[in-house]
Amino acid sequence: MNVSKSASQQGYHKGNLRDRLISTAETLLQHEELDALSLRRVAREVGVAPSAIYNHFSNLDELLAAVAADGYRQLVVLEQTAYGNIEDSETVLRQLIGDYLQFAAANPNLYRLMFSRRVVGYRALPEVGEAGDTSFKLSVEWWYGEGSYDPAKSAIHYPYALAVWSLCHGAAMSMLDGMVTMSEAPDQNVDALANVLADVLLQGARSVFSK
Amino acid sequence: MNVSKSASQQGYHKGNLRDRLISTAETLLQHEELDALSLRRVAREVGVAPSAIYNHFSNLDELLAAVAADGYRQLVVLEQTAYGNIEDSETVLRQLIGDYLQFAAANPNLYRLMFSRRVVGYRALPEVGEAGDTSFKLSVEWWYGEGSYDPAKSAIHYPYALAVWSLCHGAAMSMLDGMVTMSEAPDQNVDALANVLADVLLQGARSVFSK
DNA sequence: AACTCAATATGAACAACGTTCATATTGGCT
DNA sequence: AGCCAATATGAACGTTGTTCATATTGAGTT
Repeated sequence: MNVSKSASQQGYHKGNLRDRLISTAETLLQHEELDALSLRRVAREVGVAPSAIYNHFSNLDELLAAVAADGYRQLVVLEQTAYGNIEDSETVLRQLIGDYLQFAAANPNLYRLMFSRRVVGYRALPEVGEAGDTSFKLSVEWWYGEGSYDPAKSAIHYPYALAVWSLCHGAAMSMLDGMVTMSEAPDQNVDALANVLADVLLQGARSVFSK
Repeated sequence: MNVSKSASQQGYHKGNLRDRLISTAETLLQHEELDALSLRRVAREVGVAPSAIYNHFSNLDELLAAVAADGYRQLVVLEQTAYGNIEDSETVLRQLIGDYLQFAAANPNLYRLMFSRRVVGYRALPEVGEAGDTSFKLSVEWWYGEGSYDPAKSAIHYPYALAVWSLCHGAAMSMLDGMVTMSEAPDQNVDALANVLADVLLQGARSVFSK
């Protein structure tokens, strides 16, 4: 086993196809709807035969899951950066929710893929499904623990984390599908929405709005 | 224009195809995944040529939207029944959330269709998209107004209603996709989840769980 | 009671899709 | 230099949504 061995394991004929498939699929999602992301479309874009994909993924679902997993990783980075700022927990929560919504707004089709049944429901890859929700739950639990994440308290914090994620996900979906009326200045509106959600979580819905 | 005219407008050769298409599609959703609900599959089930559908719907999306609209109506009935009970607003909210989650749990594939991008995003039918979210928002606003629904306050209550719906929708999705660990007795678990969500909304997340 | 015509159903066709398989090509290792 | 596993190809199959020309139906008019 010399050094070149690991390189040969990733050996290929026309560039590292697996990575190129994932990245081009991700690029396509930036400009086209999720429906347009077909196996043949990706193959065409990369300049390879459709059947070549099956040397690296057993399925289209597996390719999509890999793309989604990449999105999960980006989300985890956002979260880690958010609570990397040592401030009061309220500020952290607001930034957490804000970053989450901004990510969804900036990558609508990737976000839809990440939480589509195709990826989440079938759990083709072990990292998918688990990673998708646990990443956010962990960060929330971390915040709730005021900086000290205690796995033992996980069961206690679980429903709270679920509520936080549900609120964010539902709002993100409403946003992406145009249910929320976003007048002008989308970034500003996203932040405003995030703060409303944080208010509800912090103080309860009832006290947030004047009776 | 005599009486039989309206009957002749709904005239058909092999039964009222439009209604039969919608109902069979809805029946199929009770036993099969959303992917399995293809245009040809519905046509096959009804016993009609695929192209016959285009005499009643211009699209597959339009047929799916009609099915979803039927789901919306069921949801509205649930909501109206919930706040038809004149009790304290907290009880109404708990029942509202509980019924919502129970509906999603009882009709997972129909629920997924109702809030799929295919139906919500494209808004093929006017009743779809609008009706889907406004129905729930209205009932929530009604509850918030303590029985007297005031359209003028709609703008004020809007973000609150959005938060409520987001919470329910996100939790429903987590539930359907197996993110929430449902041990045994699903009905009981759904109610427990609904109460947690209501707690969060009523008191704020922070005070709900012991620090 | 026969006729008419719009409404409705049919069947064949097309392009695009995911997937499979036999075949061809590549490039690192002995 | 040559072998062999890894990788890429192209053709094929079944399925999908959609279109179009054609056929059938049945209610309203004569």
